[in-house]
Amino acid sequence: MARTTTDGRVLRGEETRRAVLHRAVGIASVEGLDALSIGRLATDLGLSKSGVFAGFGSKEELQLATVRAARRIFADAVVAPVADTPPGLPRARALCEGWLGYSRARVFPGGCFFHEVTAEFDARPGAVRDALADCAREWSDTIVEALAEARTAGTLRPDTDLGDLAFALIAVLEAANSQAVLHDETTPYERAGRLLLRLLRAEAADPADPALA
Amino acid sequence: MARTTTDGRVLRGEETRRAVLHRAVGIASVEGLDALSIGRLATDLGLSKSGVFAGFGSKEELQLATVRAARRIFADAVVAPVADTPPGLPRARALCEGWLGYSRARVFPGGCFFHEVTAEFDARPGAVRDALADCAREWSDTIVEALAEARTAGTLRPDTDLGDLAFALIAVLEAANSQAVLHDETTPYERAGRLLLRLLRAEAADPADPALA
DNA sequence: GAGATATTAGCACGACCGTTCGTGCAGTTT
DNA sequence: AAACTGCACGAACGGTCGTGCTAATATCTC
Repeated sequence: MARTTTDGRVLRGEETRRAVLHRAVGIASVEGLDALSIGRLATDLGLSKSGVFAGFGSKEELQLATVRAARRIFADAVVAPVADTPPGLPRARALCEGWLGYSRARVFPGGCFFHEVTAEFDARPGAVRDALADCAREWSDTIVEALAEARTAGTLRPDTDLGDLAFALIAVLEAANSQAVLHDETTPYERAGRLLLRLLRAEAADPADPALA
Repeated sequence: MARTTTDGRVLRGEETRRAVLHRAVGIASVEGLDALSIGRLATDLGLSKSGVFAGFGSKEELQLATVRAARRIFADAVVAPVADTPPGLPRARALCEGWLGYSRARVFPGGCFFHEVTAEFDARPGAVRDALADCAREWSDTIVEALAEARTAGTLRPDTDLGDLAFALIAVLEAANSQAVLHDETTPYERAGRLLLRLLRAEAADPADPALA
């Protein structure tokens, strides 16, 4: 009946699983999920290949676990911090700027994990793609939700197309990450910051809304 | 003196090289440049592994040749057609909408070749990344150039930041491709079409410019 | 024709891949 | 103390990878 007796064995197992996944998200954010090899993870972490394998059961399960781990890291880095920010426009803005900070800080060494990995799998049917599509929808919904709160609060114009606006915001974020990583420069982040505010102001009920100062 | 004597031997070689690259860009646009394997290309095309290998000399050279081939295809599909369109705002718009058509038509089976492959290599130093960075700059410059013509022609506001505007346009294009491929739907293209016009109108000297009808 | 040249094939190599198996060891239960 | 459970190990499996060789086969030059 859900005994939470700290079994030292399974505890140790979870520990190595965590270590493997930590390394895995790092590798995948730079080289992709295909570049994840069980042998490489094993030698990198001083484990045996079969030990790593046993912890996941298959390569695909390792990839899926890596996606889940990345999703957790992303949620902690970007979504969770805005809980303090008031709902509506301020929260929407905080989400976007938090995302830029997340990319800028290289929470994942290769920039946004999902940018790398989604591009890799978006045209390949399978469980990995489905999981990534869910993550993308989840993030998009988070933005739309904040925008919806802003609209019902009257800080966004009532005729605003929330889907279009969220799409535009996400487009700017992803482009900033992509170009910043590719050309190894920070100007894209500055462009993105300006454009973000511009897009929000264009849809704000009051263009001089202090939330968009 | 650049004799173009049609040597049947080298001609035949170029032919198979073309066939290999045609297949290669298709594979790479779906699964990435890392998924290009010489043996796979050989069996797919009914050639010998060493035959394919000999035509390129190394895996990296095959990857670079694949990028060059994709660049050519992209230029033919997107850039070349706008030669008929008058410079300035009409051409900028035509470039963007041509790009959307290129993604929509799946000129590359996995959507935009460069989206897939750039995400794969943007955090990995090397010749492939450099080549891709050049392609990205080239495309960005193409847009900026069209916008610059528009500004000097007076159809864009003189204080328009061309870099920011080009960045926003490209962001919308890439996001449309990315989401359309990932979720297998076409609404992103419609969103992108609307947003494109909106971004251009916001910077147009005359918001009712017939070029943005 | 002969001979030079360029493209392709055949074959072998060492390395790494994901996966399976049998085994040993540490912790839990009885 | 004995029986059981779960993690990690080392060795080995069949495959595929990129990359070298050497031959065979077209095509061009003379």
